[in-house]
Amino acid sequence: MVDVVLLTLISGELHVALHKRLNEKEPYFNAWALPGGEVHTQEDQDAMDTARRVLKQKANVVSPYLEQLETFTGVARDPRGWSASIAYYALVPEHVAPAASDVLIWSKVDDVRSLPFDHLDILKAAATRLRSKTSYSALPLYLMPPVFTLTELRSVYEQVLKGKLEPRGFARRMEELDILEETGESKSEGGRPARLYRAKHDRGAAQLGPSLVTR
Amino acid sequence: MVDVVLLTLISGELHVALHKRLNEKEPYFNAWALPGGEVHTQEDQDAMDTARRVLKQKANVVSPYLEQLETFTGVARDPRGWSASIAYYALVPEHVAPAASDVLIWSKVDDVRSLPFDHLDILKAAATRLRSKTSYSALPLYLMPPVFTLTELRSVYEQVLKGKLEPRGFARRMEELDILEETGESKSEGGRPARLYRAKHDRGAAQLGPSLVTR
DNA sequence: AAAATAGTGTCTTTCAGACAATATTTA
DNA sequence: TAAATATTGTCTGAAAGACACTATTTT
Repeated sequence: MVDVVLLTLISGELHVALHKRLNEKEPYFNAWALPGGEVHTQEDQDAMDTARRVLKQKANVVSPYLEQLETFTGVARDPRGWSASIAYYALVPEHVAPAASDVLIWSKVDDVRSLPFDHLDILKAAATRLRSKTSYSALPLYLMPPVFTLTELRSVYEQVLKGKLEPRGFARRMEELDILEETGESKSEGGRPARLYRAKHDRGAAQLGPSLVTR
Repeated sequence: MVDVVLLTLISGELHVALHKRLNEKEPYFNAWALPGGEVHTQEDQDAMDTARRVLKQKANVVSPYLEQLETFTGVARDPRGWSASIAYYALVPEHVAPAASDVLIWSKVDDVRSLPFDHLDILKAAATRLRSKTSYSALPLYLMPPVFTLTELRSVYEQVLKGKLEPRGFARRMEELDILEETGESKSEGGRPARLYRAKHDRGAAQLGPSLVTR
């Protein structure tokens, strides 16, 4: 089957979407788990299509970023016996994230203590991958609203990386990456107004050396 | 199913093991392909166990390094219809690599032009992963014989990365990584004898910043 | 001694880290 | 004008790159 770790940033903190196991019977009936589903070989060209369909059906969202994470297998992960789950992770900006409902909740990634099956391992793997890629790429752009200030982008990086970044170094690096475009607008937060940016279209592709993080 | 990219370095060049499809019927009967097999849920605890078993049965080797690569899925990859393959890659030193036989051959990775199914994609993904990890880790140690000189190790890095490395910088980096141990011995190649090293036991774990490659 | 290969010293350049200085707002 | 926030300048130190120099063999 395919499981999807859907991540977004809600008021500055990384959250994961959990879906209620209603259609699925035992085990873990009614528990909150990662949204997932079986491959429909008739409609899904490949497993990424399955992930897209799961996202659409269980979270009603079309994610701008979706990447295969890892495949989790074994006898131990499901009480019913040997199983395999091809895990994907998706990043969506807050304004695109579906609202919580009776079958969908958003949990702070760092607060999730236990999940059915090995879903906690899957979640941790997704968070680790996101953090790792964030340190040398522009991946967090997929978590941003359409326009944003450099300070806002920097604080998203800081959230994901769990550490402070030098404003100077961060600005330099974003400039090198050349993935931001000024809108011409600016917005004030009680001091000098900050310029507003939008992501260029080839955003996620951009990568650079490491060390966004202060040692 | 599980497919394994088994890599080794034969006289300085990266080679991949291909296995003859005899047991498998159509399609591609008798063709050379990546060794693979179905999961045996009774004997395999997880898919990595399957990969180990495939390596043992089809190449008669126990690999010191084995890592999940990616899962390849879809309708397009097998003429018989939708399928999934959890791909792994393994690194073995030349002295451990099984000899070629009527069901096993070693091909230069860069010379392989076509393979059954999407095995060429899988091979390319493995080579890319190896190259990428080599640029910031000690992964190539898994390709080395029990003892080796710094120059030999450097030339393995150069082979994998397809580029020259500065001897000075390379020596400095290996020192920082602190994964080599002098044997006390040395060996001469017609000039000053080179000190012999062996890998410390926590070898593959070591990682460092990028830029082993000269820009 | 010359040739070959290994190993080290060190200068230069680049870049990250730190932080100060300047700029542009609102209160 | 003071306070707040954004943005840029620039000093410093560490590490990468380049390359010459020293060391230890064989022929």
